[in-house]
Amino acid sequence: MKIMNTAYKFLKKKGAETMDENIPKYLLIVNWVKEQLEKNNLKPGDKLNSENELSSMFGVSRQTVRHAVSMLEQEKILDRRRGSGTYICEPEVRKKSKTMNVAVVTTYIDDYIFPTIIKEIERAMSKAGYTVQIAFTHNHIERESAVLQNILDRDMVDGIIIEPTKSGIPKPNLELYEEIRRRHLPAIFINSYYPKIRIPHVSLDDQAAGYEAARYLLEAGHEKIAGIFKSDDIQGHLRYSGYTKGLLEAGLKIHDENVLWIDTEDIRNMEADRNRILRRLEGCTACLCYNDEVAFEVVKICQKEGIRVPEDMSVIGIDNSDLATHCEVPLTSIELPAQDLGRLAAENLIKLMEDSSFDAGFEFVPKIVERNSVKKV
Amino acid sequence: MKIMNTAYKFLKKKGAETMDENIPKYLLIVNWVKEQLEKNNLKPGDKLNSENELSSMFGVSRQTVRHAVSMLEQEKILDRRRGSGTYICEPEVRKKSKTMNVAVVTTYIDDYIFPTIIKEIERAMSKAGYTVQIAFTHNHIERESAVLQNILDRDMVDGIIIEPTKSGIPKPNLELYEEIRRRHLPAIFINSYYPKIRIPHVSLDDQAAGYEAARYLLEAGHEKIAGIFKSDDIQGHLRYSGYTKGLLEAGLKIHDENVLWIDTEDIRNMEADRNRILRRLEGCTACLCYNDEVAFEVVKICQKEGIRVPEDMSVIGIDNSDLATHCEVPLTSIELPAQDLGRLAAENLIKLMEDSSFDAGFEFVPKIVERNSVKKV
DNA sequence: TTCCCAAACTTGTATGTACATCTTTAACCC
DNA sequence: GGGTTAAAGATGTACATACAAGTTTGGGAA
Repeated sequence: MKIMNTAYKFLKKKGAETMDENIPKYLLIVNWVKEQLEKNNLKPGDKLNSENELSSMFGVSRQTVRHAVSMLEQEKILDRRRGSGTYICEPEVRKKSKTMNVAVVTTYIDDYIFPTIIKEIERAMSKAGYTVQIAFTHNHIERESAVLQNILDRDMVDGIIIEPTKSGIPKPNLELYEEIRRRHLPAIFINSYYPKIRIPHVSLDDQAAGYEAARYLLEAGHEKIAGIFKSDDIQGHLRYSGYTKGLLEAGLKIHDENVLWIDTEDIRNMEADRNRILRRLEGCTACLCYNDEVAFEVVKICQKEGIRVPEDMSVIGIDNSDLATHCEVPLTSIELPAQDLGRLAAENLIKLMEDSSFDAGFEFVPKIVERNSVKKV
Repeated sequence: MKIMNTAYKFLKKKGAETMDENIPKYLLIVNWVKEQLEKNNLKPGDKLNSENELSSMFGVSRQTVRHAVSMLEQEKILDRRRGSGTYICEPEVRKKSKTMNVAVVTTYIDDYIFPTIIKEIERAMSKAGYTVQIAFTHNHIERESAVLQNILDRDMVDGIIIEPTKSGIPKPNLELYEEIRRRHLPAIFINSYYPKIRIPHVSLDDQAAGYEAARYLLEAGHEKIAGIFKSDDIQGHLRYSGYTKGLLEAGLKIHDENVLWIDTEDIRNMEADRNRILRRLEGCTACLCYNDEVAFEVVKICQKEGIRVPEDMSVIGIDNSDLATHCEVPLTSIELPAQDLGRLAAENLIKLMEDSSFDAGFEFVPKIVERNSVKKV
């Protein structure tokens, strides 16, 4: 049976948690210091007891204390200053001394507005001395989990800009977002966001965008307005809610048979869904599309069917992307200021990293961009 | 005067470089081990002399040896195994324990083929467990310098994929590329490259691309073929050289008045240069364009001028980007397989990082994609 | 030959001492 | 009050010793 010596007695008195008598004395001291830090008995900048004091406190030799302290110094928890004393490192030095690296996680990159957003983020970040690390989820939940887990595991970034994947449907991995918050890792959502999670977002005011698009069609004299929305992200829900708000305000009813919900997979091959789409457009004079990509496809489908745009069918998109100008019938659209969005997301994240109390949230007010895809009746 | 003790004598005998008698003994041992490593007297996996041996070799106490060895252990140079001995770490563990991070430096991101390239790089890299850090030069030499300098300074990546900026004009900062080579930092050029610098490249065979485009026009019966090329990157030079090769082989002469050289800035606003462009096209029935972006603009300018494409003027592009299909007159073009290029660049860099002797270079054979912008006479 | 075990050797933990070197502080002088 | 200086006290280097605990190895038993 081992004799319980002074060091153990001391720890017992102080109420140490781990009382395995087989762990070496120097580790006991290491753990003791870490405990004091957690309990806030020691704060950054504080001076630790001198080696001789610790040595007599714990009833161990000064060499053993030195062993412990040198371990803690390696972990950047303590800072030894010759002649002066041993101090607790400042947290920014202690934690990870800032990597000056931020992660950007988006669903896509080759989709129309993403290159611009990413370009602006990179521009603003590199201007401020940060490097940008990217990852794409391809709008797959498992990918997003893997990417976020990887970022959290590696712990190499000072902040994150995330475009949530499939924000419109219930997700099993909200847990990871919570973990980001728990770690106080500065983060900003772009485009989508989760109302339940307290992470600020920079995005278009999507409800207002849907509303403005509806108002524009209504003011152009349309009354039978179809809508095509994306079901698996929250922008789709919000834009739909703006669409209904506009119609209801104008005293019109919402006809479910004129509303089509599609998801990420559907958008990839809308041509295949042409009959389903045409059915929903039946009897309508206008169609409010989730975005320009959808509008672009709707125009193509209509034209192949002999439905002229805008003479027989008015089409409006949202996002005001290049596609809107490249389309054979230039598309009237709602502007999503991708440049400003990227820049603001980056700038706000930078502020957030410097001052965690900064309110980094922002929503852009939608503006209509008129082109030739809507007929005024 | 200090007495020269055994440790110093030992080092003198062994021909140590630094003989400052004021540096502590444990540091002498640290330096000695590092020297042995540089001189290849010690190789990864080798067993170091035991602590007692070193202690008597240097004439110091075992504690002092332990101090030195523990420093080297911290630096991940040595690996202590209790009961067995102390060993030299394997290089991959020793060097920097791999950051599993690669840098991708391109000129643009929002230009047509870049999103695809970057997407594929990210896809392949993340599949292999790497994270991707991006930076854009906007085709500005100073930006490129700053970006590369930053990457080298931070030393946080295992490899680099670079699209050289303005590869067609003499550059002051080739020095940085040399530095990359000197550090044995795995790197791959994409799109452009410098023949003088021994860094492998993955790109289209641009000379062959120019040649194929010229052959296609020649076989379609054209003889007066104008050319518009980019002067500030090497692809422009190579594509031009393929163009001349094709014409000369067909027994035609190169008419300088039908060749237009433009640069990055010109491409931004080609509309402003319309008269200059139209002058070069005068008397020609076809125009070989540096890329689809240029071809797209040429088609627009021609149409505004009442020159029909392809009836009055055949136009051929290179890259086979989305623009080629979005153009009002779908463009015949030469395929640059952006997906394969990104994937191959990533995969080859991964191999290169694992085996520095791997030949990572690759050039794609150009293939023609026929659409409606060339008339067969 | 194969297996087991103890001896020999290795690193790990711990103590004690001594002196060097740097910083802080307080007493001192002007 | 301000500058100087020496003492006190902190960490840094270095030595010697002892025992603990894990690995390797070779000799002896089966």
